[in-house]
Amino acid sequence: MTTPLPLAPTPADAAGCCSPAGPGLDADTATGVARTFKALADPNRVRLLSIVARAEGGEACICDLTDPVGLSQPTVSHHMRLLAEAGLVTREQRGRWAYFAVAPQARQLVESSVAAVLPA
Amino acid sequence: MTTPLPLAPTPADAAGCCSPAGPGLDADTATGVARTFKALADPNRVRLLSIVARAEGGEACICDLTDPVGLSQPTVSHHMRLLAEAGLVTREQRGRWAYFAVAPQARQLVESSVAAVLPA
DNA sequence: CACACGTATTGACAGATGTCGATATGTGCC
DNA sequence: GGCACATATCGACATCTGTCAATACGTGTG
Repeated sequence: MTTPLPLAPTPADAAGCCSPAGPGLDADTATGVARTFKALADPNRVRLLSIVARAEGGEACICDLTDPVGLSQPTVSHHMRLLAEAGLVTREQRGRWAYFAVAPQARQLVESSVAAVLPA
Repeated sequence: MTTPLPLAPTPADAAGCCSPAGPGLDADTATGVARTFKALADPNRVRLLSIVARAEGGEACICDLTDPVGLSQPTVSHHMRLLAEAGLVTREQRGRWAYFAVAPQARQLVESSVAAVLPA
């Protein structure tokens, strides 16, 4: 519970084991960071995102994504939804097709998540 | 199934939808990348890693980790095992205690995973 | 307007994952 | 050797996750 650690900074505690170890990230921040990484924690989502990132014009629609990953259309739709909810891709309905592109803040989102866990 | 239309194979296909979209990352690479992110896809693991990263001396033992995250000792041990298997932390048995530290290649591991998905 | 087509949603299911209590393993101390 | 302690493993359980077939929803086209 965030233990404001008014405890004695000194003594034998550290001697018995190791140092008291600061609180690290708070639960909320950690949840947010984990949410971003969770979106990238599936091989097929990684592939899908990489395809979109490399796509000509920077965007791709579902119909172009199913074949490369070898998944059913609903499954690909599901994965893209997760990527979109994580803020990693954007979805734009244009005519009959839904075009996905890497979100502008995607890179920064991931980088800041990394920085939160592993500060320089 | 790419709809075996006997129609003209060449032209309207690309015109109808978007570009064919390159293959993106291969399955093996994507699996590796996802493995790294999967280790970071749990809030408690994120917290644990951040605690170790910020720990005095750069290392912490299980006994110092259970309290901050509020999990049982077996659960913390389990999470640290996963982080270690992912190559993000190292484990060193010293006396009765097991000291965990951020692995030297941890940052590079994560960074290269990011770069694999989202090339600059 | 009806139809074809691209995409999203639903329902169902197997497998993975996070968690704990109980217990085993290993290590230093008396 | 025996005991106390720190950590790891095991067994069990609830929940989450990835997947597909079936189906619903929009949208342009005839």
